Amino acid sequence: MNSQSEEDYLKALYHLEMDFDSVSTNSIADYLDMKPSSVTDMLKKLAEKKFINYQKYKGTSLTKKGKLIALTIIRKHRLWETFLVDKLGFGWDQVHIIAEQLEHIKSEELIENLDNFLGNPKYDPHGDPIPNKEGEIEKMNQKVLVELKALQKGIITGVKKGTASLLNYLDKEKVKLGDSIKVIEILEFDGTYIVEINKRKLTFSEKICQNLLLETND
Amino acid sequence: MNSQSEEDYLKALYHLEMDFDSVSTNSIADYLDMKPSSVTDMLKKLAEKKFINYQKYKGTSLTKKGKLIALTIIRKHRLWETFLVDKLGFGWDQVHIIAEQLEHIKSEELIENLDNFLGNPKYDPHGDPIPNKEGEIEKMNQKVLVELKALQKGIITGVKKGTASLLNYLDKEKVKLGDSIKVIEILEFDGTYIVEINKRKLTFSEKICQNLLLETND
DNA sequence: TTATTTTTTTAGACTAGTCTAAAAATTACA
DNA sequence: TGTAATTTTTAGACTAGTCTAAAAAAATAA
Repeated sequence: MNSQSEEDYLKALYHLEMDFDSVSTNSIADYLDMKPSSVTDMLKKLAEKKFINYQKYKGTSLTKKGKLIALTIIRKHRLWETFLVDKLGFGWDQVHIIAEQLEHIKSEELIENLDNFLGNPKYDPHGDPIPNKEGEIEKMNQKVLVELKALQKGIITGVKKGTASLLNYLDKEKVKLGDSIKVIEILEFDGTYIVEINKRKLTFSEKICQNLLLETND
Repeated sequence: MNSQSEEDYLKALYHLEMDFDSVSTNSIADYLDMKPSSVTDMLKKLAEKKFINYQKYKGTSLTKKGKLIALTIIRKHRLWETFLVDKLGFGWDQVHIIAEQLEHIKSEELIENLDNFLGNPKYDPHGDPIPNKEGEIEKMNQKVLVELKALQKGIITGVKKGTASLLNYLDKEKVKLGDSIKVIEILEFDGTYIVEINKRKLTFSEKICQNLLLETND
């Protein structure tokens, strides 16, 4: 059984590997708000357990084993977030801190039952994909709306970081994460998009299109 | 903020105070499966924080402050158990271990939302009363069925420890915790009880009557 | 290429929570 | 009541996870 702290490190490693290719001791320390010396200690421990590939002074990366653990934590995190929003009525921006605690609860059965109770959701309230119990996560073919041409389709999965207000706007327009979107027309003049969501035509400014994240199937 | 360990001790103290009047170091150690020396250490710490009244070599007891914390942990424990059984379909006998973890999640809002989501239940799946958010718990006027005389009434709240099979039997007979029960007749010959539950007459052996817990209103 | 800066690791210390072994206090009983 | 048994506490050690300060390695730049 892994400690909460170990799980936090593995999860951090996973997220950092997404964004940057090699993961440095300092970047982990920044991410987790710890001192680099503490990180070094933990890296040794995780390497011992074969969760990471680690060589002094070189960066580090998750092994298959480590990645699987990271993904099961992320699965738990995202399922709990979904529960908090869908069932308990929390706002999508309030759930992260609570899910950080819930993700460490140890019970496979709990998570499988929760998954079923929620209707086996594919995306969490922020639009991030939920790994399945084998630790497989949809390789997001993530695009921004502005990359689509007329008549192309996608599924709305989220908004870029730091554009919380866009999510609020979508809420008001009754646009939900997971909704399909189809580009009807792009105005050449100012880049405005006319799109169809739930059989309703909507008009999105270029700025919105630059921040609205989609999943496509190409 | 109190540590998980502190919370476990306070909860143990609460339960032990229910059953026995004075709580000894050894009894806590037994209950928590720890060594008495570890308990002494923690008692000092809890006394420091004014959660317990503690004097070397004398027993210990919860202060008002300590009792309130114990009751909020118990509230969380019982609400989570209710969630696990009612919503996730766990059996009543599977949920304790999981709730032991969930009860330490720190978020008042989470618990209030959960309480509402569950419909503000008064009893958990084992029939134990759930404290309210002020830490008030129903003073159970707990009786065993065998204490009732003909025509007296009560509410079924649980079974005695170690009689899990009785709960299974009740399940099969479609008798649920929270159901009202009325004694129709007691056979002098062998102490068999004829009772009415949900407008159905049932016959309970003396052994059943000795293990079925009720709440009455006298 | 050498010197300087930055990054990473090591060494040693601290805290919380546990343990074992021994000492001290209390309780039981002959 | 005095001795033996039991209970409780103390003293000291250990682990996990963190920290600070200093040393070592790697990267950068003059």
